[in-house]
Amino acid sequence: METNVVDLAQLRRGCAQCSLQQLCLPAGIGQQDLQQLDDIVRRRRPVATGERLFRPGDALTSVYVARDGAFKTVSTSEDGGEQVVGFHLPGELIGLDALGHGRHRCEAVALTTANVCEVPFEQLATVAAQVPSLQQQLLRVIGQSVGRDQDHLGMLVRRQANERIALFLHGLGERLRNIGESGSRYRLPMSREDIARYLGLALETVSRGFTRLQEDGVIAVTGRRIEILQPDELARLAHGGEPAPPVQRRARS
Amino acid sequence: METNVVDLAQLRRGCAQCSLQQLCLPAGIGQQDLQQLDDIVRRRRPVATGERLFRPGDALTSVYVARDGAFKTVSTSEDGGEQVVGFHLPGELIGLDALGHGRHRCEAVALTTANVCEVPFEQLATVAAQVPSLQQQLLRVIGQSVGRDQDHLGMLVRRQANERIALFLHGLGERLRNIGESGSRYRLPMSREDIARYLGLALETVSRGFTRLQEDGVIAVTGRRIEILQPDELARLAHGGEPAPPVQRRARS
DNA sequence: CGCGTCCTTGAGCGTATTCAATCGATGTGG
DNA sequence: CCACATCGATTGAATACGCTCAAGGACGCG
Repeated sequence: METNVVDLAQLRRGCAQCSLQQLCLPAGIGQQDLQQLDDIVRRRRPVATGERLFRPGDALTSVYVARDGAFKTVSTSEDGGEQVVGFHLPGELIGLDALGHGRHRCEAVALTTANVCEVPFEQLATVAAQVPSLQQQLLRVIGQSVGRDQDHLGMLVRRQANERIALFLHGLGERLRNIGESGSRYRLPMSREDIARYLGLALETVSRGFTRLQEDGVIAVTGRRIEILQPDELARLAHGGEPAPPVQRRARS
Repeated sequence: METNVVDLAQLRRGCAQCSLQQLCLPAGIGQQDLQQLDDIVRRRRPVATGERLFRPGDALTSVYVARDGAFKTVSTSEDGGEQVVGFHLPGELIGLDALGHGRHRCEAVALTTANVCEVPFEQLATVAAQVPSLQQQLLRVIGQSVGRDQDHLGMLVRRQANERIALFLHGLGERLRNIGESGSRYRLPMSREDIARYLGLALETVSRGFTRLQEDGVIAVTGRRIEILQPDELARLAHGGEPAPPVQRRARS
């Protein structure tokens, strides 16, 4: 547990001191130019679980990046169904859904207490126009976000439940590893229901999938604690491999 | 049928004369600045059905916009499954999938013979940095593309087959209407299989869905010709409404 | 300790898939 | 000009997968 004092010290640190520097907007930007970006970034005190950064219909004022913690973006369709559009780990831009019409389509909800950097969008665009390397990096970060959306799409289409779940756990591990955390032993920031709404499944199906993976010795689950015991087997399942039957396996050609 | 002579004349026309001007990158850009954009746009002779603009792994050199015709972007997963990531109508940017890593993840295939504008990406970024309104518009267009991807996602998650199909036909009509074509009477540029891979269904299910909609008097289908007979009913079905009972249909105003 | 929330497990059902055959349009060659 | 091949679309029948409904269990918080 960190004390509040330490957190406040963290708050004062700029991009130059941030451990996510190379994964976030500042990546590949020189010292000089970085200062310009740093000047417009607002660092806010921690947001609590369940707090929202924005709601559907809100005007696009800022984009956000978590320094730690996790967020989900949720889109509510007119018939009341909630769809989890994405999960956002530290370093991943939040709020791009409003780029199209200038208003947010989703709401962004904190899954844990989290520290976020707020980047006023107008100013970001202005600075990006002046700093070519920032413009480039902004486009790259947007592109990565598009890439994650496509990965998400790939999870949903014509894949069966267990495959989606394996893909999800595998992909989450990858992303965690990217930001320097363990990809094989982590705590899920989201509920089973969130996962279900992200994967397009019933929450019971997600639960059963976890149980099945555990029975097969691929992972160990206790509540939200995940340990990946057989990473290669998980990867195999994620890419359409047959689940290994308990005793004998039947051939499918 | 247009003659080649007419087509060549069309090719020479710049953005200022293009009917898509207000829907495409030039939207909201002044005469002066438009010329700068126009100078870097390459207009190519028509591409034939089945031709590719780029393939997975290709470096990002240009982004593309169709002036007419239609494209699909397809992502092939390692297990060989093909997923249709998106359909692209005139005025919609193609090639943004490479923004993240600088290499394309998908291939872009022409569904019809089509005329495309090619915009070298480096130069586009350079001009965008000089022309604020273009930078703004570029971000907006990217955002709209993200928005379409989210709509796509919304079609796939927790919606049943008939709902997805209604949503698809409805949405396609909207997009066609946007570019000045009829949204209630059109020819599908893509096969049933493409639609199936886009909607995450088996192609037989798509076929059955069309048949069902026709039986219910909502649409008329002959091959790829679609006529929407009851637009409001289609919209109702698209948003989770119950299919109408077999015998009588109720009027909805 | 008790309550609420989150997660797990079970049973039956419904929807979409798979496998397979047919049909229709289009195009090619005899 | 028509037989034949080919491709796309439609239709049918049986299966399987995931959903719904329902109950029970575990964990965390006051």
